[in-house]
Amino acid sequence: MLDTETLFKMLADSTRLRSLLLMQSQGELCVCELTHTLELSQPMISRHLAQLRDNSLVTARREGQWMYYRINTKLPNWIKEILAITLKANTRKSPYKDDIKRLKNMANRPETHCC
Amino acid sequence: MLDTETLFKMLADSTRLRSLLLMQSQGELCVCELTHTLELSQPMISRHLAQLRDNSLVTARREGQWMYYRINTKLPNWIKEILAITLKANTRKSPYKDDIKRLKNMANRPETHCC
DNA sequence: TTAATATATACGCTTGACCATATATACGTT
DNA sequence: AACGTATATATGGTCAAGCGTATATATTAA
Repeated sequence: MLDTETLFKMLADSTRLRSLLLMQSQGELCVCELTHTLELSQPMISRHLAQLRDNSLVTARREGQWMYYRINTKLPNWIKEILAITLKANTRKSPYKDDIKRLKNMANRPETHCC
Repeated sequence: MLDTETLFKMLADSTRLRSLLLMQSQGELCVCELTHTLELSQPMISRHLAQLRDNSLVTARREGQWMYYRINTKLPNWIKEILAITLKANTRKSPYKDDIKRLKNMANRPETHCC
């Protein structure tokens, strides 16, 4: 299971941190939403999500063609607190605030949680 | 000033994390105390402390031959909270609990804050 | 001044992390 | 089956970070 040093290693990369804070604020997201929002290549997003999943920071589920990732709900409380504090302290700062904005403005987001 | 990604990079190395948590729990410490307690070479400790200082996570003061390092009291509150939460969640775990024990058992600690 | 102790830094090496690109796999549609 | 879309992984290259060792600087004492 996730040790403390590894936790911080996961948070220490810009792609992973932006992805995590985006999931922390917006809930479940698919790879194409992250690729569009962070303006990075699809393999880059997938690779970092795989790392987050391997270290149990996020969980994934498939729905049709899409893979949805979310913050692991079974994380220890202190790690959840760190994510919450980090989000709160950064939502109004770049690049995180721009990420949220780009996601919300994204056209053709796969419809989830509905119908 | 310290950005979020850099903060986590600083926490993502075992030597720096152990040093920080030790300072978080025991207050100001000198290089030789950290060298003894973490059982690492003096240049290694100095190098990592320099990084922490360059990124304003710690401050240093000289007292005679000794350089004392402590967590920067001017850190933003959310970063202080993260350090506090991390310490609380890890004080009873290895290697952090062993570090605290070794420091407390250390012989000939330079006398500070007295006389 | 010389020596001893404490700390900082410079140098060269090695390893690991990240990246771009190409390719593989999975699913859905026709 | 063939094709398109979404996602994952493999390959090879580059670069930053960490390490050990040696050396430099600062302070104190003799």
